[in-house]
Amino acid sequence: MKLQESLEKLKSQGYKTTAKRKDILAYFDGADGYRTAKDLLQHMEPTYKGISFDTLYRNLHLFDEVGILETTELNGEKHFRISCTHHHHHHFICKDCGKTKEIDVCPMNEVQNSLGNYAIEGHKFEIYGLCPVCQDA
Amino acid sequence: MKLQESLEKLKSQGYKTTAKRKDILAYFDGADGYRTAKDLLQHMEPTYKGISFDTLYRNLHLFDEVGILETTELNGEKHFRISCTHHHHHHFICKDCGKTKEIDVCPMNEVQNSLGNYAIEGHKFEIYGLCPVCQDA
DNA sequence: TTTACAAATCGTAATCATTACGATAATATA
DNA sequence: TATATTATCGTAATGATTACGATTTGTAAA
Repeated sequence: MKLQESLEKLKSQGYKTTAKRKDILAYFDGADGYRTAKDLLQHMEPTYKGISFDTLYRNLHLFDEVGILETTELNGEKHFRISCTHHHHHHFICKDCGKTKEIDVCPMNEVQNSLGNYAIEGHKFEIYGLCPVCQDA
Repeated sequence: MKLQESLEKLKSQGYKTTAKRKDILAYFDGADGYRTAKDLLQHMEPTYKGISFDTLYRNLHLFDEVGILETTELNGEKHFRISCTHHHHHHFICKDCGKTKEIDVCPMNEVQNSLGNYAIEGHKFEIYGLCPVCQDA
């Protein structure tokens, strides 16, 4: 999802467009991977001195609900990234830099059979490791 | 892994067998699913008044290292279950009762190709929902 | 453009899970 | 049974996340 698209999505649902929100979304738009609330704070601090965690978390969760961001949990910390809207897929996640790579394999089709009377509500398939860049470093 | 087996594993690596450890392992042996540290505390409290979180977490992590328990993170809380030793597989996890069901599908074989120069260190494939019992309740 | 109201933010404190520490107790083995 | 090692207790610290009243800001209608 692109920056402009997500701003419109916000507006269309009655949420206000503030400078902070634009910057938050621009940050994730340029990140191409998972980032934590702390990462975001460090990015915002210089521009907005004294910005509070409340503001960041409130917006992160709002964006998550609206579908602009998606989240996962790594090492006890929530991580956020721009939502992938085009088609269903999963991610390789670099544990050093948080960058992600799309994985188009999804095992859910094969699984349905073996879970006849179970109510499936969601699934998670993630691969962890080091991306080529971080292997060299 | 069965209770007896895990006790022997502990002993063989030089760790002591205490009454608390036996009870912790018996608890997970009978659970057949994921449980949190808090669940465990509630189970232990009546028998061992004043048992501390330090003791529980220390043991949980010890068991994890030794390979008696395996862990996953759900809703910001670590969850533990008896380790499955027979063969590689994944789990359906009931979000109400924590019970698990084995899923023998693993997508990693198909994935290797598309991640040529990525260093894969681990993966997670979990399915969430309600088990038949919890659907009725 | 101004007004008015809902939404957003600040500053800070509370909460929750988890980890850490010094002192004491329990276990296993020679 | 003695002794060294490991486990536990009681409690406090940490780190991520959430909550709250007061204040500010953005938006859409007048």
